[in-house]
Formats: sequence, structure tokens, C-alpha cells
Amino acid sequence: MIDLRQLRETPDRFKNGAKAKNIHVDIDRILTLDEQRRALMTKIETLRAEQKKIEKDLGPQIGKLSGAIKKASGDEAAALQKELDAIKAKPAALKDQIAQAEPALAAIEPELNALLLQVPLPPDADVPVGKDSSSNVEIKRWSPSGYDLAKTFEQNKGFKPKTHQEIVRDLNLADFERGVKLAGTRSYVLTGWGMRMHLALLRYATDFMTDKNGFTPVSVPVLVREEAMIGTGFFPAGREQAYHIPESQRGNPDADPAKEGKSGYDLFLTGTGEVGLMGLHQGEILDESVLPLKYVTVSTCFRREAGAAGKDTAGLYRIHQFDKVEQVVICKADEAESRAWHKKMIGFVEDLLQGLEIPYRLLQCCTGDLGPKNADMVDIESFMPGRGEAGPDGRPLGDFGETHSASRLYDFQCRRLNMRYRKAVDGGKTETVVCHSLNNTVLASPRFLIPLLENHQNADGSVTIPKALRPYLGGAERITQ
RNA sequence: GGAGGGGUGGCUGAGCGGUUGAAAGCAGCAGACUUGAAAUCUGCCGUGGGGCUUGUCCUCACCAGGAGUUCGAAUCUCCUCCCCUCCGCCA
Repeated sequence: MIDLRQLRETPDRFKNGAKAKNIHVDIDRILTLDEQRRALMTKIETLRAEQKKIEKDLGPQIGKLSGAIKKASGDEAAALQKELDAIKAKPAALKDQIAQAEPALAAIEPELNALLLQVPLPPDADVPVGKDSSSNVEIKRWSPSGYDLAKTFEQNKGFKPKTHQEIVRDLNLADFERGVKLAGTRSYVLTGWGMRMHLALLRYATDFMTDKNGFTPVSVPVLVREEAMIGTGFFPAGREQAYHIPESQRGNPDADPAKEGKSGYDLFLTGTGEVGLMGLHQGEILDESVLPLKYVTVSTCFRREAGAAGKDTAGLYRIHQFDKVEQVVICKADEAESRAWHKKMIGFVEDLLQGLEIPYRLLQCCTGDLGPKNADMVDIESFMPGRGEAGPDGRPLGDFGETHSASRLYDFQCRRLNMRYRKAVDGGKTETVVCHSLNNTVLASPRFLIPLLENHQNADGSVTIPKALRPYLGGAERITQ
């Protein structure tokens, strides 16, 4: 969520931001509603202030008179009652006026709030402007020594690479037929060394963040309340991407599972551990000294992949369920600090990929590719020799594929989550400030098995296990048939 | 699934119809004492919104959320949500 006051003061910044992100939201409507709301509030507040004052003045008199009436009888009581009614008439009249103005105010708020949730965070000025991912800008490329990304895999290694689907089939690492039988399209089963490598990668990535980089490991729920989805910024825009568990429709008489948006208090499966990690401190006012909070989790992620029909349907690339090690940083509200963490969090992943000897590149995402909640985003793509356009021999030429995404969100998420900290200001005073947040993938598997298997395959069909991973695989050096 | 008990400021916890935005304690901040620290003493210390005369200013809202009773609600009524305990079932 963005700050309504900021929107009021610099509406053009938000209009331009939404435009650059290709997100439509009626900001003029928000400004109009906001103005109406404030006018009504002023009116109601003035009336209420008056009413309060009268109450204080007349309250004791009313009490006394009421008491006297109980004791009195006949004409005397009637006279007192008349007096009491006269006194009561004044505040009662104000009450009516307030009661008339209130519904107008109440009518504005739901629309205003719904619109406000849709306003995206404007991209930072240094983010390249572009319509979609085709305008992303490559900022860095890395490959292990001896591997030249300007040449083909075959030129580098002396043999044609297999695709990961072929490797997985030949080495019995996954079973797609049975996966689909069990759970439908985009489902899979990891078997034998496939499963072992999957677990080894997750464990390696978690230890890497914990032992080497000082992150706190946490487990988080993957089944969460709607507030956590809205708070982290995945809803309302990404609602169709999430699995909805119509669990119970607890207490909501209007809830109808058939109607989207009327879920009551149901739960949702998270598409990333970010939701759980960010939701941890929802609604809290943190002590400045605990910042920055550095969390890492490994969680199962669920994605409907709605609207991706026909895209990457084969293999382990685009699937409904996978496991992901995710890093999150919650820091002070300071642009320089936020930018510094972004660089660091990307650096962690570079170290990890270099340790696993996987060629990769960094892509600065353009405005159109950012999504509502990011001010800035850098994608990390790993090289996948079995991906991409087919060459003259009908075999893929190899291409980069997204394996990581590092986001910088300023206070967008924390404002929605109402996550703040006490900041010391001059004169021994404190003020409460909304935290900043960032997140980045550490490693997502099985997708990461693709670059791992394809880059480390050998001419004889075996796959060499990178040294860093061997301790997690009982010391095994290669996987053979 | 059954039966109870609860939700009050950063935390603990009083209040149960009228200067209560809320006692007290803890934590925090400032000062005194001290070579320094601890202890002690004194003072300050919730969040959010609106206004303009932008001020150690005025004002409104907030005691889980919503509706109601009342001149007046943290306090009474109803609904919902959430948490806890016990029993049952269960990995």
C-alpha cells in the first residue's frame, strides 16, 4: 500500500508510476473520494465535539433529575420529567445530525480502501522504462573458468547437451507420467537421486544463508489467512494465481465458495515463503535495535499458473508445486540501506551459483516487468543448455532461464502489514516509522535441477555433482546409470 | 467434533454506565546522585486520522471486529472473528 498523504501531495508521481508498470488504477477517483472523505470528517468531528461538550455540561444535571423523578410522585414528577426532556432535546438534535452525515462517510471508505490497495509502488527513477520483460537490461554475466558463454555448449565441452527431460529420464531422476496421474498437468514425482539432489540443494542453500551469511532460519505456514496475502501485496492483483482452500467459510453468512472475493475467513496456499516470513511481524512495532531482521525459510510453494497455459508445459520448469529457499530482509526506512541490502542479497546468490559452478546473468528488470509491489527488481537467470530455440539440427541452442528474483519494496509491504519500528529522534523522543523490506530467492527446486543437471552433464550421460553439494549426497561425485 | 475461559497501551495487568485515553508494575527515554556502573529519587512515555493560526496548537477516533441500547459505553445486549484450557479423534 502506498501512503495516502504522499498520493495527495504528489499524485503525478503515482500516476506515472502506474503507467510505467502498465497497471490501470483510477487515481483521480481516489483523490476525489479522499477530498469528500475529509470534508465529511471535518463536519462530523465538529458536531461530535459540540455534542461531547454538551454531554459533559448536562450529564450531571440529567443524572440528578432522573434520580429526583424516581423519588417524586404525581405532578411533581411530571414537572421534573418535562424539565428533563427539555435538557435532553439539545444533544438529541445533534445526534440526529451526526447520524445523517455518517452513512455518507461510511459509503466512501470501502471504495477508497479497495482502490488504494490497487495503487502500485512507483518504480525508482533509475529503473529502465519498458513495456515487458523484453526490455529488461542485462547488467552482468558470469561463467566458471573454462566455460565461454559466447560459444555453444558443444563448442565448450565437445558434445551435444541433452535436455533436462532427457537426463532425468535416462538417470531415473523423475517420473512425469505418474506425477500427472496423481495430480494432473504440471505435476511430477522426483525419484532416487533426483529426490536426493533436490533435498541436498535445499539444505545447501539454507546452510549457506545461515552459516555463511548470518540469516535466521525459520519455518513458516504455507496455509495462511487472506490478510497475509493482502499484506504482502500478492492480493488483490495476484489472487487468481493462488490456491484457495474454502476450508470452512467461518462465520461469514455471505460466503459462497463459488463466488470469488467472498471467501470469508478462508485460507490460501502461499506461492512463496516470503508471505510467511513477512507476515511474522505483522502489526508489530519493533524496537529499532532488532533491525535489520534477516530471515531465511524453506517452504513448499503452490502456484496455479493461471494464464500460462501452453507455456513451458514439459519438464521441471513451470510446475504447480515446488520447494524454495527464500531470503527476506526487514530494515530501517532508509533508501541507502535498502539499496545496499539489495546488492548484498544479489551477491549472496552470486556466491551460491558460483559455488555450484552454474553460469548465470543478472537482468535489471524494466518498469513493465516489476509488478505492483516493487520499486526495483533484478532477476537472476541461470544458463540452461537444453533450453531455448532449436538450432539447425533441431536441438536446443541453450538459453538463460529465470531462477531468482530480487525485489526492493521500500515500505510498500510493511505499510500494508502495519509493521513499524520506533525510531529515535532529537530530544530523546521517538517516532514510529514503517519498515522497509526486501526479498530474494536463494534457490528454488526442482527448477534449479535444470541448470544443475544440464551444465554438469558429461558425454557418457552421467552428471558430475559439484563439490559444494557432495557433503549433502553422501560424498557421491557423479550420478550414472 | 463436545464443554468451558478469555481478548484492555511495547509487555504484564486493574477498571465492569459519567473528566478513564485508561490505575499499577515492567521495559524505554531524560535528569539528579555516582569517578563510571548498579541501586535510589524526580519527570516524561499509546496508535491512527483531520484542521489550520505549523504550535511542547486545536480536534476526532481507537480497550479484538461489527451492529445495538443510552443524553453518555472499555464497562450493558446481539453477531462475528481470534486465542487459551479440558475431553474426543488423529500424523
